[in-house]
Amino acid sequence: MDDRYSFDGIESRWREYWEKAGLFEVEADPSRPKYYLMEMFPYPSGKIHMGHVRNYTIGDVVARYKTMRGFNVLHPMGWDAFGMPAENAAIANNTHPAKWTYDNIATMRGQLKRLGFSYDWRREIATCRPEYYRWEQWLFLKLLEKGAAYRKEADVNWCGTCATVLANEQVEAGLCWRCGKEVVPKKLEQWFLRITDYAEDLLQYLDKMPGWPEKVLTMQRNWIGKSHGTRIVFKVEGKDAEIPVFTTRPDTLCGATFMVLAPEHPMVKELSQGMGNEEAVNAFVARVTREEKKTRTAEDREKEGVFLGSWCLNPVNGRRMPVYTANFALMDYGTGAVMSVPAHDQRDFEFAQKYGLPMVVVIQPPGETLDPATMEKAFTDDGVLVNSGPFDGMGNREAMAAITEHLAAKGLGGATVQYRLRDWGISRQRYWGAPIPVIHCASCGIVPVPQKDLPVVLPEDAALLPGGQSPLPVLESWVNVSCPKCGAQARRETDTMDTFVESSWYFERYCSPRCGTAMFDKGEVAYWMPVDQYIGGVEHAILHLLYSRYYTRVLRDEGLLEFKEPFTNLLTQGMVCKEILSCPTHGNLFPEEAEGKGESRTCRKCGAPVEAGPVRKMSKSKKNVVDPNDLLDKYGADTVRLFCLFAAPPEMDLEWSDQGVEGAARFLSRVWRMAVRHLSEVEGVRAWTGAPEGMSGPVRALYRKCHQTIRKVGHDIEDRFRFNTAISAVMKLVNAVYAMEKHGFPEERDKEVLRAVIEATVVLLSPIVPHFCEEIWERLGHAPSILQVPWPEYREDALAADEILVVAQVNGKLRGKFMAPADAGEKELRALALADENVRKFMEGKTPRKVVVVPGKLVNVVV
RNA sequence: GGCCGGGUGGUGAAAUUGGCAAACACGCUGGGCUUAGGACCCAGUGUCAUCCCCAUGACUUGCGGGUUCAAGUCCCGCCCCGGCCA
Repeated sequence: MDDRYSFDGIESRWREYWEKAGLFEVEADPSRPKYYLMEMFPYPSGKIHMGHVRNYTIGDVVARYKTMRGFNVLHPMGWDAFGMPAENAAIANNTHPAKWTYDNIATMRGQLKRLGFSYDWRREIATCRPEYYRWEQWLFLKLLEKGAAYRKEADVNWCGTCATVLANEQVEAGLCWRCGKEVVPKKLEQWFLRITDYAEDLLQYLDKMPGWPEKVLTMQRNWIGKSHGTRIVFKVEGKDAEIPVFTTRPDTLCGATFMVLAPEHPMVKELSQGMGNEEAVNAFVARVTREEKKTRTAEDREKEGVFLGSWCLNPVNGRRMPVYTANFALMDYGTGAVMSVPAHDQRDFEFAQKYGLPMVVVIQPPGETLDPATMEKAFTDDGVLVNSGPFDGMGNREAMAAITEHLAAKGLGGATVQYRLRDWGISRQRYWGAPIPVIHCASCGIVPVPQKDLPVVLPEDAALLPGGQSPLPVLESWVNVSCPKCGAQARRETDTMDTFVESSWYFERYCSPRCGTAMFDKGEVAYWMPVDQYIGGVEHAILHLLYSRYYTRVLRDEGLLEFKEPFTNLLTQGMVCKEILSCPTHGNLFPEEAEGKGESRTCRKCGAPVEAGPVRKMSKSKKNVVDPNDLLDKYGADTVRLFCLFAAPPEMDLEWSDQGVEGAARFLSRVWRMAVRHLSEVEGVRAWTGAPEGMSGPVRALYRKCHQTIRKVGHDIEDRFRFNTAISAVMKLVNAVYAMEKHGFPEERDKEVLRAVIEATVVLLSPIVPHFCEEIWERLGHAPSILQVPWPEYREDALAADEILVVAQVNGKLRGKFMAPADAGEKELRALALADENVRKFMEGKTPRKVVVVPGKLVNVVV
């Protein structure tokens, strides 16, 4: 038999076997414990990239491991198949988004199969299929009926030159990605889902999700952004109008000297009209609203504003406050109006300085007296109230409550809670998405498409428009319909849904992927859901995961399922990175554009020395990608899987190393040789699974190591997802067998132990390198599949050793090591340590002041 | 600015509970096998110092303090990198 493992033939053979045997096909079975393992499904962008390989390898190991542990494991795969790249590619390559998408799916499915992942392919879904999105439309109509889906005006990115709406990703530094012209906000009627109704519940449950990384929970908490504050109503002078504000600092109310409205605030017009400064206000609003929010509110951004000409009144002291509009106020924070307290807020301070507005100190820090004339920045810490009439002398924390109560009593506000979370805008003015199932009728208004007419099928034959805008509004045959209510000529909604809608319920669809009568079968979902382990990139920590949590609540309220949280445990894996090669004149280089090796590489184009740059996430533009296909051709699936798991723990970034891959291949060869070399020796021998009896010293030690490895690998996979250390433990076991070569395995019991070690190695590695292990398992004389072998248990008695190594320290420094009986007591260990030659030397004849004994580990002598 | 991660050899990384820092691997060096080796097997490999060798010692987990018999691990302050929120 070949000395070196050759994956050719072997891998494809086992894949065919698995497929034929239907090994990964599962059905709900209430008599067995279920385990639902899912990885984030990919966008079918063309080819699988290393990030996918890593993500899905991690998942596959867990799926196979859990199967061997006796669980009924659901492990599905599908395609997040709607989205803009399909449109871009279609325009660029003159194809059609549907064809492009389905072609990509075929390619990528082939790649995933080649990697040997244990998916139940019968459950594959593609979200762009009408059978899928028709249920999304169904739910949308339910939400519309309840008022949980609604329409309102909101900004979109508008490119005037291309006359089209742009997605956020199509706006690059405020410019259109196609024509490079300026992008401006434009108001459009759009569809929203009332996720804010669930803000509190979504927040509360974050405390009850121990299976999620703290990092993700924090990000979601921040995103929901609950803040307690006070609503304060300011009356406008001389008008029957009020300006409500939200503030987290009601204690500073008496220091409010002016008011600032966001440029988008509806009252800007009203309060400036005919007040003398109207033109300047209009010009300012027009200019500022065109800017991106981020740049507008950046800390170092110059604060700018214009006086509207109106005044409002401070509800406590009656002070006349000029009303401004300014760039740093945002319409989507609070009420869009800010009571400005320049002495105690840095932005207000800067604004007041610039426009010469008055400043009143209302909070004095203890032991200091602030003077507005000499302050260099706002004072934002705690202190005692001054200049605040009845509240003077109060601590500011106390004053927050007092002032809030005072306002509530006068009917001018009160305590309130504010969330940063906004309703979910799901309208996309794009073509390649799920149509929103409503019809616009001139006389009936917005009319839902009747359920019997679902799905509203996206016309897959629509010709794309060169500018990139959606062809739907001009596709007359599709857009023109008769109103379901009155029968008059009407038009279809041409917005499609955000693709996050599809990904918010696909995990439920997997449970009954072909269900034709509902979104999913209730019984199937009740058995399989929630997902026990979800694995994916941390870049989805907020949106996808939050929307999925929201959607699950919606489905629960519809009575379709009975839980709130879809994902019990979440693992967020790190990125796959590689160093960037660059040439001073030719920029980033592909590895094949560099000549030579190591430090002395030169650019093939100009001969300049190549700089090995920083290690960054693999991306085409940085030319530091590795194509999984090339790796599969050269090394096979198992080596690639092994390397991905060995190079770093899952949640950490993985740095790609060609030499590391070689190392992984070498290890498999080493295991292969270990197995085949001893094949005849262990033929017909039964693996020893009993107590460690009748073994010579080295064999006894090998048997111990075998059981240590079983314990470690199980623990590392089960409790920590630490595949790198699990693999390292198996490597040690294999090394131990090689170290036994001189000793050999002459006795019958030796052979039984050897067989036990070889079998353990193969079984323990089988979730990681399944093709390889199936092959050896069969050659050992077992019937396939190794997936059906129960995960091994370790024996306590095999782990026990007679003697253990104990460390001796003097004053905390390592001075000696000695062997001691495993059950040696404190006294015995102490005596052994004090007898150690080197220990005595470092004691320098002194008597120990104290001796610390940690049984089974160490003795520390303090002198 | 606030919060959350992270900083360990030439490299990727280990280190259950505070108990031998650097497991395992890559790379490198030497040896074996060999017509040959970029295959394979064995050995060595944190830094510095002393030393012919065997060795021995000192130092070492971003920096500075602290707690402890004992700190990569716990506490305080600081620097740097990444993320999220302002």
